[in-house]
Amino acid sequence: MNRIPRSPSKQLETCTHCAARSKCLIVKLTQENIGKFPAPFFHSTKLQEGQYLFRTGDPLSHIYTLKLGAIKSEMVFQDGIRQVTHFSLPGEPIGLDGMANGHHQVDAISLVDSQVCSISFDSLKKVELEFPALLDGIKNSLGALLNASNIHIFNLINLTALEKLADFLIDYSNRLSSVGFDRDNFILPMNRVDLASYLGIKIETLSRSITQLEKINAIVIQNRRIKFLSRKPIFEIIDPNILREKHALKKSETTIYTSALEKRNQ
Amino acid sequence: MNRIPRSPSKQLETCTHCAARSKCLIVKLTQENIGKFPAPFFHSTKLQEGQYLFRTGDPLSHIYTLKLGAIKSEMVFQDGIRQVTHFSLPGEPIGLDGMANGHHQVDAISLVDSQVCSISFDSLKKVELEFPALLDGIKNSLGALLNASNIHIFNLINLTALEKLADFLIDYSNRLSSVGFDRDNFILPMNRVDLASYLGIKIETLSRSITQLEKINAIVIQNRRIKFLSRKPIFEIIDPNILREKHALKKSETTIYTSALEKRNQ
DNA sequence: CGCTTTATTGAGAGATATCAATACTTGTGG
DNA sequence: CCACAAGTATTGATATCTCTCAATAAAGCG
Repeated sequence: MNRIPRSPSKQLETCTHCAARSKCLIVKLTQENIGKFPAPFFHSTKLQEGQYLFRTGDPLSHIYTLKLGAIKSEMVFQDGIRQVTHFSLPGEPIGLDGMANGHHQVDAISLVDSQVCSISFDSLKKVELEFPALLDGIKNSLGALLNASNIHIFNLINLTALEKLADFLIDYSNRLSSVGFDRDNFILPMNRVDLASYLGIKIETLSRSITQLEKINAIVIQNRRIKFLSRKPIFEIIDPNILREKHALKKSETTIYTSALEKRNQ
Repeated sequence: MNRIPRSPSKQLETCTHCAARSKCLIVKLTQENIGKFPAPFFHSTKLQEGQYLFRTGDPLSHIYTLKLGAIKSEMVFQDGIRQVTHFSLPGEPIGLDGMANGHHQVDAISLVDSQVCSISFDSLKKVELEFPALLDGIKNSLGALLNASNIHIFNLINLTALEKLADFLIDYSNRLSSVGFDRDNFILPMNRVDLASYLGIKIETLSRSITQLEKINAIVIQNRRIKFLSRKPIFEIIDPNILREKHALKKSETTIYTSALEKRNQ
């Protein structure tokens, strides 16, 4: 990893003009404070497609914000089974999985040529008490990741393959547009294996779900390029009201099972 | 919620003798520092079975450590579908899901009569800069929850119903014994509906899996009481080597699919 | 003890996985 | 620039697991 030291003013300029700033850890810092950081504080790093940002077990040396590109996080087990747990897009923090014990718990691998902004964990430790807004940024990001994980758990359990794909595409498209990209026409950075792993389905099932979305004229997909033709049929697939009908029996069942306690304490 | 103000010395005594201390947020604080906290800092609260500690959308007013009992966290969706995402045991932090945006993202409901230790978020804000060890505790806990979530995701995707149950029982038993309870004979705090929700299976499937574990003489279960007869057959169910054989094809497939990139960058 | 709630068991349906064949893509060397 | 091979993606037929529906049994509570 090549580190490019920057002077404070350069630092300020870099951050001010960074497209990812609105979602970066430093979002709550004033411009003035950003300028105050010691010179070699943020490092900009380029990653080639397929390159590792860090590996499972590596000590937590930096935390990162993705500036450009896409990075997958995957857990690796002793027997080589891998599980994709997250896809990061520009503006999103990477490396916070190391917070628990100082060692990374996942592999972070660049899916395309990417650019990350890295903050040395040591320097962070030194200045975090001086700039509480930085700390808030970290805590918020950790909390957001945790909540995203919980949503993912819900989707894995409660959605069908088609619903998972529909939900993923809408979510992905929204995240893209929130950092200024076209939400109706984009190229997925990951292959089918990674996407299927993330969605908890097999690649063949993913393929069939993609074909289904094409048949209802929701999207056109050629390889990794996605074009939305109409969001309406997709929203119908993931519409909570329709999902509820599907789960109607389950819901009443749950209600019966828990009604006693709820009545008692409400 | 009734709050019991305590004098500093009382506070110190309480924490020193707390069984959950080794896993509490204050674990890294010296005894001396614990004694320094302003008087009404930690509050001890009792929760009846079925009582809510907080609800989705509530502002993050406190963060908690469970002292005694068990609490479930579940996401609630507009249509009433609920998804259990976590079971907390003594010593474990609760409420950190509110860190992302200051509002809780889950319901926290006591499964049995419980006792929690609560720290007002405002007081925390006031003293966290003075006691950085507290901050570390929060960051570590958030990180640990995130990692636990990822493991859960892996299990949901890759394990069968029987494997999920076996894994859950071993994990639960280990967590119990780490806070001093009998690991071979205990009462589950949750009903079948909650456990099935957490494991991502239906209650009928859970029931059948329980019966299977009984048939191989691994456990005896009557309602919520679990007795381990032998861990060996359970460990065989979740043995990574055996799991790998099961996933052998998948693994080689994945290897083929990603080998190009990995070779290129290693 | 009887009623309500919760848990188990059985039979059949449904969704996804698996196995197998085929098609498409990409990069390389002639 | 084409041809070929390796890698990646799609499609089809069948197997497997879990879900669903339905009935029964056990537990909790007044």
